Amino acid sequence: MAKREKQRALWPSEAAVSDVIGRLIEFWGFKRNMGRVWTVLYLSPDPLSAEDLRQSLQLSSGAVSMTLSELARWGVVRKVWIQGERKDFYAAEVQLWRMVSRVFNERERSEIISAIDAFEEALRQLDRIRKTGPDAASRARAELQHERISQLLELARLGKRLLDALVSTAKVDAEPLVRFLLGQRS
Amino acid sequence: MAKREKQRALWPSEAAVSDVIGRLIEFWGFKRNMGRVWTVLYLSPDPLSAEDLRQSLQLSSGAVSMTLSELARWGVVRKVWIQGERKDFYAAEVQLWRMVSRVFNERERSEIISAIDAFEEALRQLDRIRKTGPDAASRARAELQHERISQLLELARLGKRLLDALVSTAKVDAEPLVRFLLGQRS
DNA sequence: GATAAGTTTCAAATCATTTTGAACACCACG
DNA sequence: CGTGGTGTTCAAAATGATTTGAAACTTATC
Repeated sequence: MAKREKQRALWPSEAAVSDVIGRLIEFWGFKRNMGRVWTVLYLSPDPLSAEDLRQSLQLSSGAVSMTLSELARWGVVRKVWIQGERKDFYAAEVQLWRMVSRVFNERERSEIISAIDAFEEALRQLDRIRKTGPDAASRARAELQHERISQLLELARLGKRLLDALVSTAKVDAEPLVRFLLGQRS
Repeated sequence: MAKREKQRALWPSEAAVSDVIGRLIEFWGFKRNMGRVWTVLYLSPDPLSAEDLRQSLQLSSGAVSMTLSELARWGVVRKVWIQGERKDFYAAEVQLWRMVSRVFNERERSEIISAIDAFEEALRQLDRIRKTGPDAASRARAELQHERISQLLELARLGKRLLDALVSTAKVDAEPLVRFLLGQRS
């Protein structure tokens, strides 16, 4: 059976979009290649093999493999079985909102939670100093810091709630609700 | 006149909080030291000199200078004049919400806008192919990509609106409104 | 079980970012 | 001016992240 024709070069628009998304995603804290690979898959009418991706994006096989498995871990790309092919094929998650909210959630949650914990711990310590500190100056300082860290804590909690809102929103099904929220002011 | 006593070591709670914020901010795309320096200033009862910061955080003078000017560019730290002192002193912006929304805005806006532009350009290109492409396969491919990129564009615009909402919210004064938005679902 | 296609792993190399520290610039004061 | 304290700059060094490529591994097929 004839090898399926593989797409060697990306269209200019594909290249441009993958690059932009690569940058966006990088700037957002992921690896650029994750964005580029995902985009190529997202724009492909059918699943692609690691080799296809290697060629389209000029990556080493190792890089492709690692990028794909990372993307899979984030649940934004999945393996697809194709009849009669030995290679693995990959397809992008196309439900953008669901994808974004899932990643957002995983990604921020642990950071935010550990920040919240640290703030709470610091507040406890300061509370002790505030009451039983060695001198008035220390106690005043503790007082002020307690106040300020409380603000940080409040902000962090706000962030966490925002996150939670995004996630539950995405579960339900999303966009409409977000639109509604934003609709008020744009 | 006696040199003012300078605080050499941070309290454990200060160190912990600056570290957490440093990590948060780094992970968020800034330099860790920006977070650490800002935090130390934020928790200080009065403005600190570059030298104070150098000592508290064990940085080189160059690093302190660069970090401070970067923070100043983001408008999250400001120079303060102190009577009879030759050094410059620095204080942190303490209005958290305002600060966050300003930075958010500056930071994301250009990225998002350039993404939106790129998507629009790609859509124009694909539209041509869709209509006058060399063969049916290309035209179908263009069709699909047009569709998908439209989704991306929509998402990007949603993001932009969200940003705009945050910013105008912050101008008015903030928290209450955000709370209201979130209140619905947390 | 031998072979070959495909995939993964990982140490080394490359590339990018951040930090250092010494040189320079500035400026207030004598 | 000249001096001393401070601030800034920037090339070089350190650190950190990413990528490579070749070897090891896995699996399907004969």
